Amino acid sequence: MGNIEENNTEATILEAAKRVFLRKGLFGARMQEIANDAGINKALLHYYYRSKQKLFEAVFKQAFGLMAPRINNVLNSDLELEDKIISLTQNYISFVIKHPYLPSFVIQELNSNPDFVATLISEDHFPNITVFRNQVNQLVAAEKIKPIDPNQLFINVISLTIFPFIAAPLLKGFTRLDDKAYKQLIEDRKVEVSNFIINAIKIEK
Amino acid sequence: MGNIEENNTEATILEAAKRVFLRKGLFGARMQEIANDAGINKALLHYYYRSKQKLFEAVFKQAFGLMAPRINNVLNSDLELEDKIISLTQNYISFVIKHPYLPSFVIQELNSNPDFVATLISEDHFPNITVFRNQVNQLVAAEKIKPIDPNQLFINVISLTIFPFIAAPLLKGFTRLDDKAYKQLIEDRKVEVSNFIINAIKIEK
DNA sequence: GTCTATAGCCAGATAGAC
DNA sequence: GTCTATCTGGCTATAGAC
Repeated sequence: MGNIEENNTEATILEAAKRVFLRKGLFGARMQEIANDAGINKALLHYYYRSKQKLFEAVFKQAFGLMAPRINNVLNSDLELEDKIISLTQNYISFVIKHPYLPSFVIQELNSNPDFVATLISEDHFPNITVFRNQVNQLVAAEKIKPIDPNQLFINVISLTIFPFIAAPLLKGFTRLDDKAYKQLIEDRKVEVSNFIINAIKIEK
Repeated sequence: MGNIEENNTEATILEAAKRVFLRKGLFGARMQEIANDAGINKALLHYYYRSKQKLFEAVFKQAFGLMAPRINNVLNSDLELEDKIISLTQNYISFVIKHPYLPSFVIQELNSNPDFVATLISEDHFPNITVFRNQVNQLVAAEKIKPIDPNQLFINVISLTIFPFIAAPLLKGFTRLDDKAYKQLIEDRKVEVSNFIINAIKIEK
């Protein structure tokens, strides 16, 4: 017990494929590399997943399934707006620290295949911002927060949360921070980002 | 006059390569497609640029050269912080509207080749945030703006500016906006983003 | 289910005529 | 400088033994 080693080839392949596809993308990845990483034979990849494309789709689906519901749950919770923003940013940054390649993988793939978004929308757990939108509009109408378009606010939240992971090498260059210092900066963003957003919209008494 | 048609094969190739690489990436792009797009023979690509890799590097260098100095000039101007933020966001969003594929191209490439950033830093026009950093620190010390780490503020500015372009398909999905409405939302960000940032840091009287 | 060996294809690169 | 034709290597995918 304790060492629940999944001795399932199919799952082993998927894990290896995730590691390789996330770093190299669909075209950059090599089936041989995935096989090596999984410690199994290349032919088995096709035995279980038929083609590279299908294997990739399995990886993408799982990756997206990890990211999206996490946003959706918070968006539709009954938290007040301020707590919702704190929860979104803190939880999401913590999550992405553990899976740093996920966002750019998902975003890259959607860029080269934009029509796929339509398929995703129709599935469960695809983030729905209706509740969030109403919440923001009500607070604006009641003059509890500064006027802002809910879509813009939502995009700001997501941008501030995710972009520092996607553009890490570039931002490390701009700030001249080494890996360790940048990691600390990201860590700090767990609280910095929500503070920043709340400062931007709250009305001072 | 007026129709300065560059009848230069080398430049024609670079333009075509830019169009294809920006949309497909290094591995997704096909030399044949670039040749077709340029209206010339595939062998000529190799005649002028030796290899796909070298052609790609030429494209990347030009793309990065378009983006980076634009940030750097504003960062090192003698504008006050507030105007600097307005200038950065407005000008940059306007610029990227005209070149929507540039940011994700540059960022994707740097992700798959992070060590390349070191080379870029040593070149001219690579953004240097020293002036910006001092400016922020002084204003914080003088209690003219709320306390914030200059690196965090800089990253916030860049995130809010660039991310909506990189993640356009995803964000269109989240907000359920069609192309036209999303375009308008981006247009609005020319003023929305700087307002948001300035609200976040300014001290109310 | 797992392996070895290989088919088949496609894309980058080059040779050589003009 | 520009073209056609072709080579070469590498990669996905499969056939077939165990």
